[in-house]
Amino acid sequence: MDKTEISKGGSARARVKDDGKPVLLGELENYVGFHLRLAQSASFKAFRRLTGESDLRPGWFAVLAIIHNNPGITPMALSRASGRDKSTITPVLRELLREELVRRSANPADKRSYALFLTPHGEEKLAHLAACAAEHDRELDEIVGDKKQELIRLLRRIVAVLD
Amino acid sequence: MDKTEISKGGSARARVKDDGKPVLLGELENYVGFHLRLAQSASFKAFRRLTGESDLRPGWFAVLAIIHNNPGITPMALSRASGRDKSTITPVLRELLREELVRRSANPADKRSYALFLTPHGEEKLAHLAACAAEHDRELDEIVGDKKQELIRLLRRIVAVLD
DNA sequence: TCAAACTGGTTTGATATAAAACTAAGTTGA
DNA sequence: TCAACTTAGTTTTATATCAAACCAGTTTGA
Repeated sequence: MDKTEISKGGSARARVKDDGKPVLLGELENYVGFHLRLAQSASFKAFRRLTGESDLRPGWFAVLAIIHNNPGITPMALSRASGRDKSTITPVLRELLREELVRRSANPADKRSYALFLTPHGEEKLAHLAACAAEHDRELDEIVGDKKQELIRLLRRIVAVLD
Repeated sequence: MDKTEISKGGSARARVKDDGKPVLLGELENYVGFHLRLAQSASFKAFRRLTGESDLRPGWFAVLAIIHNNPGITPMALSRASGRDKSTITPVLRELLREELVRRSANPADKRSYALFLTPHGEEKLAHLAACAAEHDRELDEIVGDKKQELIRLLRRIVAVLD
């Protein structure tokens, strides 16, 4: 640490916040965006705890599930549906193709693009991830209780309006 | 031109999903975690649209606001309060110190740690960011309407239980 | 019909993040 | 008292992500 930058504040009333003490969040307390980030991060970490053991990355789940539900989908449509930039999808697909969880077939009608499908191996992996996701969602269900549909409705509206 | 109905010649009925067509999300549709990620991402992008013009990074806002509300807070407590790993806080603080938005003073009682404060310049920047945040939150308010407190309550519970 | 505009996908560059290893300082208990 | 443990902060390493630049193929309109 560069101690020279630390001012010797004789300020006797400089109170160092410590562990157990509640930290004041001020306006932050009422900002939806702030709590959205915290909740997303907590949910993501919890999901990773469930899948972390196997060779399955959390980012794969949405991609595999969407391809499963939309055989023949293109990378662009997949990018939009999964809410990730197209340039983020490229390396994910490269890995999924390399692991032979996904296959692609040329689209003669548009040579720039191609159609995506799960391989049988991919369907298996998806089944495993879906089990983790279901487990994870059960945890979330218990937390949000009967407000789940309302919560999802609100989140969906946020996406629809802001995105 | 509606290309979506174009299915490739001969081969099976591989259907290429395209633009306007709804993509089937299947189980994903009812997963809180999935919608949390989409909403967080949309909210973050919207916030960045508001701050992007100036030299203010979105990640700074929570940090500056928390220091403002808790003068003398330590990096560790800040890390916990802002929901980011301590190793993520280090470079943020380095930058804020470099820009002289934040100053730190040694804590004689524990030489490992130090106390953080906003400089007058930091208070100014925070005011600007707070204006963006308030603007952003107004957008969110309109979207969630009178369900805001309920939404925040649910998000907070997700964090409390899962984190 | 063909040049210009557009679109799907990849590459590159920048930022944000966490986890683990590490250093230095503080705490504890026999 | 001092060795073992714990904690605060930094560094290193690995991902995830987006945006912009780019390329190749497609569509448009004069």
